[in-house]
Amino acid sequence: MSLVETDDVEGGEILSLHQRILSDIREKILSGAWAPGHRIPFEHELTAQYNCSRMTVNKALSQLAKAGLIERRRRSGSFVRQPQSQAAVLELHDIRIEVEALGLPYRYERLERVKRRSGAEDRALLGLSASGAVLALEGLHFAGERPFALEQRLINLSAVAEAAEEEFLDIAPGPWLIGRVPWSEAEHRIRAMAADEAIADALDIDPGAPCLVVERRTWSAEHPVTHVRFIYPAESHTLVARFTPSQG
Amino acid sequence: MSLVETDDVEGGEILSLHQRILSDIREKILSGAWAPGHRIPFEHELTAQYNCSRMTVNKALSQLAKAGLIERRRRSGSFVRQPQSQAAVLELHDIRIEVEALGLPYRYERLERVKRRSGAEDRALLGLSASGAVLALEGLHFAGERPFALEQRLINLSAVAEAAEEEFLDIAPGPWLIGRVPWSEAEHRIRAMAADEAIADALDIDPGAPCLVVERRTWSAEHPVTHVRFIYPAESHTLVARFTPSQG
DNA sequence: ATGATGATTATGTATATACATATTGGAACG
DNA sequence: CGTTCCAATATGTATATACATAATCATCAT
Repeated sequence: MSLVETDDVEGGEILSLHQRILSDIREKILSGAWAPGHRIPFEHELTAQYNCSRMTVNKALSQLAKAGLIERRRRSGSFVRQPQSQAAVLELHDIRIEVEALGLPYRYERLERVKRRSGAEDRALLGLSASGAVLALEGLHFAGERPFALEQRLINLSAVAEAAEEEFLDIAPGPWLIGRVPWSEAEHRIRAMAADEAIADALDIDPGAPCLVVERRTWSAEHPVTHVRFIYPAESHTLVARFTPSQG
Repeated sequence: MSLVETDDVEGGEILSLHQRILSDIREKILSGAWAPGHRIPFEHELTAQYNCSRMTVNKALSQLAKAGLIERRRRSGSFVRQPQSQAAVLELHDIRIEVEALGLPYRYERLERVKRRSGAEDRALLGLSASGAVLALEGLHFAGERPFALEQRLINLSAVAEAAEEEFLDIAPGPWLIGRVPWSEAEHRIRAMAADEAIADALDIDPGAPCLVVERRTWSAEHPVTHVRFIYPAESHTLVARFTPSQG
C-alpha cells in the first residue's frame, strides 16, 4: 500500500480529499452500484483506501448521513439508505421578482384592510388558540395592466404589533413582514380551485375558471405570524421545483 | 476565564458542544438578535467563550455556512446571511401511500400502453435531443371506487430498456421505476388546469372542473428517464410543504 | 498620489490521538 | 437452555497541532 494508493492521476478538478470521498460515495449510491441496504466500507477501510486519517473519512460520512443518503449504525457500519423519500426544494419567490423576471412592470394595490378581533376562522387559519387582534388584508399584484395574483392575508397583531400602524396601500405585506419578522418555520398548501364570483371579478377572469392557490402559514419561534393565500389564474402561473438528492 | 465559563447549569437536554454552539448561533440569527450582515464572533472568540478547541467551533460554523445561514469570508470573519431565500421542502409521496393514508383501498388500472418512436412532443417533454423508442402509458389511480388521479407517463426506453417488456397492467410505473432506476435529479412543475373532455371522463368529474397538475421529469446521470403528469381533481388533493430554514 | 510588497490574520483542510458510547457476539454461569 | 456479563468493535465527539490559502492593511519606493 503505497503513499499514492488511489489513482489521483486521472481527470481534472482540484478537489479536497473530503470532497473526493463525498463524491465517490455519492456516485456509487446514485448510480446504483451500491444498492439500498448495501454496507459501505468501514471508516478504517476508507482510511486505508484514500490514505487519509479517520477524521477526514468520518467527516465525509457524517455529512452523507446528514444528507440522508446513508445510515450509520454503531458497531455495524454504514448502510445505503432505503428508497429516497421524494422531496423537492420548492422555491417560492417574491411576487415582485417573479413579475419583473417576466419583464413586466410590477404594482401592488390594496383592496381592503380591516382590523378586528380574531374570529374562529381567523384563528383556524393562523393556528391560534386564544383570541386577539388581527389585521385582514386583501390586495392585488399586477403584472403590467393585468392582475397577476390576488392576495388574502391575516397578520397576527400580537406577534407583529407594528403592522397595525401600516396602511399597506401600495406596499405588499410580504416584503414588509420579511424585513421585520424573522420567521423560523413555514407551511405551504398548494391546490387548485375554481374562481368564485369575487375572485373572478378581482382577477378579471371568468367565474369557474381554474386557479392555483398557494397558502402559507408562518411561525416565528412558535408564534403564528401570518397566514397568506395567493390565488393565481391558471394560465399565469406554474410553480417549479428542482431536486437533487444530495447537497454537496 | 474559568474552566466553566459558559453557564452549563441551566435547563435540561444533553447536547454535545457541537450542537450547543450550533443551536446557540441559530437562535441568535432566527430570533433576529443578530441581523443579516452582523459579524458573528471569530472562531478564536467562540473557542474562548465555549472553552473548546477551534476544530469544534470550525465544524459548527462550517455546518451553518453549508446550511446557508452564515457566510464565511477569509480574513474578515463570518457574517449572517441576507434575506433567507424562501425555499420549501416539498414531499411528493407515492400515490399508493397517500391513498392508504386516507384509509381507502388503493388500486391502479392501466388505460393505455403504446410503444413508439419519440415524436417532437415526446422529446420536448422528456428533454431528449435525438429520437428513440419511448413507452407512453396512461393509467388511473383509485381510492376505493373513485378515481383519485390520472397518470400520463413517458418512459425513455433507451434509458430503461426493461420497461419495454413490462405490461404495467396493475403495477403503477412509478414504484416499478423507483426500484430499478436510481434517479439523480428531478424537476417538478405544479399548476392548475381545467379538465378537458377526456380527463373529465377518466376522473369522473365535470368538464371544465379545476384540476391540480403535477409534472415531473426525472434524470439519471444526465439521461432523461421519464416524464409523468399526475392530474388530480381539485377537491381530492392538496400538496403540503413544510419548511424550517436550517437543518440540524 | 500610486502601485508593488510583505506581514498579519481568519478561515480551510488535514493529521494523530484520546476517550465515550452503543451494539454485537460469544463465554461463563446458573 | 437461557440469561448475564464482558470484550471487541465501529462510530461519536473532542483535542492539539500543522500548514495552506485568501484577504486585508500598513509600509515603502516610485
